[in-house]
Amino acid sequence: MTLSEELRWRGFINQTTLENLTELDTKEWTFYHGFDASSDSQTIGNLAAMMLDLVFLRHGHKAILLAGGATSLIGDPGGKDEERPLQSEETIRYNVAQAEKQLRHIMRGHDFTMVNNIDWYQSMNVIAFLRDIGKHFGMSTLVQRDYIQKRIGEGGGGMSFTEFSYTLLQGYDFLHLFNKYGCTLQLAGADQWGNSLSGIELIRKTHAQQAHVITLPLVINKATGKKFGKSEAGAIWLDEVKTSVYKFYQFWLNIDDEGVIDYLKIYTLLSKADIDALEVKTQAAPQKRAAQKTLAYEVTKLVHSEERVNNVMKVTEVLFGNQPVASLSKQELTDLAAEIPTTHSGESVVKTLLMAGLAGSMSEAGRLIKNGGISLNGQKVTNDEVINTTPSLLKKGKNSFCLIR
RNA sequence: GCUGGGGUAGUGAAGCGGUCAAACACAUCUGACUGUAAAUCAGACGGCUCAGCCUUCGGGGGUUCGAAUCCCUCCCCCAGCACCA
Repeated sequence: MTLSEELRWRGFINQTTLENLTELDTKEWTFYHGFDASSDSQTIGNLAAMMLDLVFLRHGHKAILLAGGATSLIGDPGGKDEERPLQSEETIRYNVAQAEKQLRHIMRGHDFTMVNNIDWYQSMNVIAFLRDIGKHFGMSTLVQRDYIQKRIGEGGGGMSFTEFSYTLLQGYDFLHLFNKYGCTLQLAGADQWGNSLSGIELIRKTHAQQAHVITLPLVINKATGKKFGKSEAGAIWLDEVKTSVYKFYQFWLNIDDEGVIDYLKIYTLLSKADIDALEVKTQAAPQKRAAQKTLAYEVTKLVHSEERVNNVMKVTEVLFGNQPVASLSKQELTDLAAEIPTTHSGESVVKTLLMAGLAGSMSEAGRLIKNGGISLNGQKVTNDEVINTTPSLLKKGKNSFCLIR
């Protein structure tokens, strides 16, 4: 499959300045893709963007990945209703390091260039910025941009000059990379379309050359119609400290049938033949969840590691399958303890629920028992007994657990 | 600064002197049905030493046998006006 065909099939194209996508198939491109570092970890929303880069890399194109140290210090006004508070340099430096670490991990096995735009902004003075960059931007076109209109128009939240200038910085990033690396293509999220155009315009005005952009669509959860990757508990992070490997795996395993094939296309590098086969299987026997299992395995392997997925899968067997906790080895118990809350024996069920955070108060714990929502090693708990056997598995509902060892 | 309207449990929102731990909706949790799904139905949803008691209705003070409900005061939000520009 050619790159252009693959991009279309995987659903990676939202908007592009390329007249014909097949231009991607006939020559080698150097592209850049910027990642926001306003948070200390990337999310699975950003992961979709990384997958797009991986597809390009696999087709032999050259990647420049940019962790936006400078741009994150300014703050992207796009899609925000209000001015955001500035973050300290120290925080951003840490976030950039995190972003770079995660990008390197996801792209492991591929060659690419990692850059940080603070490197070229740090030494730039304000006069140079205004004269060399600012001069190329007309106020009337800037002011017409939707996100700016929304903010400075009637009922808008207002906007500082700082955020207003953001698009110039991003525009210059592209120009800089064009000059230094011959980069002529930007890949970006759908919300970055306007900013990317700034770069293209800047390159055209300064070098009379045509650069291009491809934006990927925002991944939408078809079942809820909302942005994908936000669970009730918040975003799904790539950092295992923020979203444990177990929770991460579970998130993918619980994807609804409607969306699972789309997500396989975006979040795994499986071939069309493999994904088509899974689609058939899922339609024939949805309760087996073959597609979900593959998705969960592949994504967790990519973002964490093969060893960690296998681990988590074994844990899953104990929690949801029929394997008793007692059947686990010492090492496996330690792994399990890392994924779910763990307490010691000799306490009552109510107290244990409280310690494990499965109930917020004793009243709630008591209620759960009365409702039949608690089971110990597969047996429904009917009154508040003391737990003495170790290891034991205390279960609240179907999805919450506590290990007693 | 003035005038008017507000601040009630996770959210929205009733209540306007006792029957208020506070209607209702949503969110959440549990159970049933299932596929660790969705939908649907049922229950729960401040705390505790749990047929009882304790702490809550922006903060503090007061009136009253009794206050989320009345009065005083302070803080905060919204709308309009004024001041400023």
